[in-house]
Amino acid sequence: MTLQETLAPHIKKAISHLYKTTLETVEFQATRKDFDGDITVVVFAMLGVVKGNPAQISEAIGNYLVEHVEDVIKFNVVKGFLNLVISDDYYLDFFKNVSDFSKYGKVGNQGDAILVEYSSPNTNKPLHLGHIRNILLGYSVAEILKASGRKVYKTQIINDRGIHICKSMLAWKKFGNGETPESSGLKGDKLVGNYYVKFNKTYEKEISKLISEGISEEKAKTQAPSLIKAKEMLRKWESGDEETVALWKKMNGWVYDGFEETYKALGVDFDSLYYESNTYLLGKDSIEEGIKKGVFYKKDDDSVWCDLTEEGLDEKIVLRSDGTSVYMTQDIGTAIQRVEDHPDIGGMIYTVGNEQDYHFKVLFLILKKLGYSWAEHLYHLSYGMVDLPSGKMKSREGTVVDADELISDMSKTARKISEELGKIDDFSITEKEALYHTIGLGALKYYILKVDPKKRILFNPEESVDFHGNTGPFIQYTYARIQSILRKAGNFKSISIDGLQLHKKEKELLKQLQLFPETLQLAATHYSPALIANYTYDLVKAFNSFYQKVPILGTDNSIEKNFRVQLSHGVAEVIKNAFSILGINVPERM
RNA sequence: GGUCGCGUAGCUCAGCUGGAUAGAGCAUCUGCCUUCUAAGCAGACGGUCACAGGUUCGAAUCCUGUCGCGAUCACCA
Repeated sequence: MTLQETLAPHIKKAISHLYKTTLETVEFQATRKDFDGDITVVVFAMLGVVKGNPAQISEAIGNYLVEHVEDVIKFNVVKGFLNLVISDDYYLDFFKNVSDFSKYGKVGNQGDAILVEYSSPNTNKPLHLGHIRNILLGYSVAEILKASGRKVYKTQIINDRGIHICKSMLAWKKFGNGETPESSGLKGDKLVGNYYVKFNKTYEKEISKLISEGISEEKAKTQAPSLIKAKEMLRKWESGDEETVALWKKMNGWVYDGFEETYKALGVDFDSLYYESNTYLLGKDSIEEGIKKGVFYKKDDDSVWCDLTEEGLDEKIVLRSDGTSVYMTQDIGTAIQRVEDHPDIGGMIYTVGNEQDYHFKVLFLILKKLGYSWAEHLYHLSYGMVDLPSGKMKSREGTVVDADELISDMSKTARKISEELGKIDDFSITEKEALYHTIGLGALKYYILKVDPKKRILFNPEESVDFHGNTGPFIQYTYARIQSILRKAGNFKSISIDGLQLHKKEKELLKQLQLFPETLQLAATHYSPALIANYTYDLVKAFNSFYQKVPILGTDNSIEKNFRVQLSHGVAEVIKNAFSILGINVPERM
């Protein structure tokens, strides 16, 4: 139970006792540093119910609380703010009652299961920085939901089909000479991506040649021979041509192996996979059904539409005049399929960039109109683009930041800084490599997750990743330092801490520690890893300040020493816990 | 043009349901390592919360409008 929950009934009682009226809610806030107190009651907010001078009302409530509530030992009033000073025993009791900080704040299973989709790459090129934001966000939100008691299925839909794949295939056939990941030593996704680039080079040459022959740019783009060949290949694939399908399988296989390596390096995983090649024909039945229900209507040319003008949106096409699917059709079908595959889910989260905000608004609306109960619990986890100092990332201009390269660059930076500090010279080479990876990845993940998803990120590969201040490595470092304290402290055991006098810094730290469960719940309702990240940083700040001011080991009083060691241990456990929710590992030493 | 999102210190970002003198980090400057890891701590400097109105005891936060940046408005995915 939080302090607020403990105090609220007493304050309500005070109001009914003193003013014979009922107060619905009590508003609290943390007491500002400059004032004496631990928690503040905003009496201004009560003025609607309780008439009178806010300072006098505060005074009256304060007196009542000191008299009736054991944990409130004194108070002071500033205008309509009632600052309460809480007893040390309250905080000591809180600390005593948490038996295991490694589980602190986590909630057991409750509520419907939920499906979280993230990553969802195309199979014609490697993953880049944009995917990294997507993957980290999706994974972390899934972990937040798990920690808050939901069963979670992590999934992705792999866009393994379409003209873009055929482009890579075509270029490989033409220029490849049978090159494979083994023969070239390239990662599969990189290899396939190279051929995609080769295709585009050829294609562009053809376009400029056609233009020089006097053909308009628009026409040239559709008439270029290699594009015609790619389209031809797509038709062959759709009709199940053996040779084409075999090549498609082979090249996609290379790509999956490559992706798997990147996912592994990032430390993320999936519970199930969907392939567009299996789902792209889904959804047509739903269109038929929707027409019967009157959700959709047919135009004269046989195309099918959904009228959303009443909802303030446009008319949206859901089936082409030739009867083939559009993006929306597939997404309707896939959503329904997923619920059939996972009967216990009550909702779904789609991690997709904000350029698709409109699409998902429409999709969710249509699913509601079709009458699915779960359609009420769909959420588009939308995020902004990742920009570079040089501008937008464009694959054509080669300005994308490759995921694998970025991860390895982060490790290199970690290595450089660690070597300068020389604190881990006794590590073996493998231990060092593992540590550099942990730190580098921690820096990257934290940097991306601490920012509000809605905002665009300006990512400067050279300077943006810092190992000081509000960063992943700094928090990891604090964890490692606590482990060092614990090693020095040796065995410590739980002993009675009743009546201990708390140092101001200890109290602040305990307050911060106590906030973790509510932060986790808040993060779960807002789908916000940033809340967890910033909370963890505040905790670390509170610890460092405590650590600097209060001797942890340097005291003769064994009760105090034990308490401080235990407190440090609790902080470390919560850091570890919070970071595992963000998908970040913490090292024992660094 | 319509719709949606963003605009907070020189830079990168916090700021939950409206609350006290708007907070961190980086950068710049001052102190602090023979005692638990200085990737640290304590402090200084730095703000018209894009702008203008409105709502009220009280607005960075809610509403309206303006400006700037971005996305989107395909029988593409």
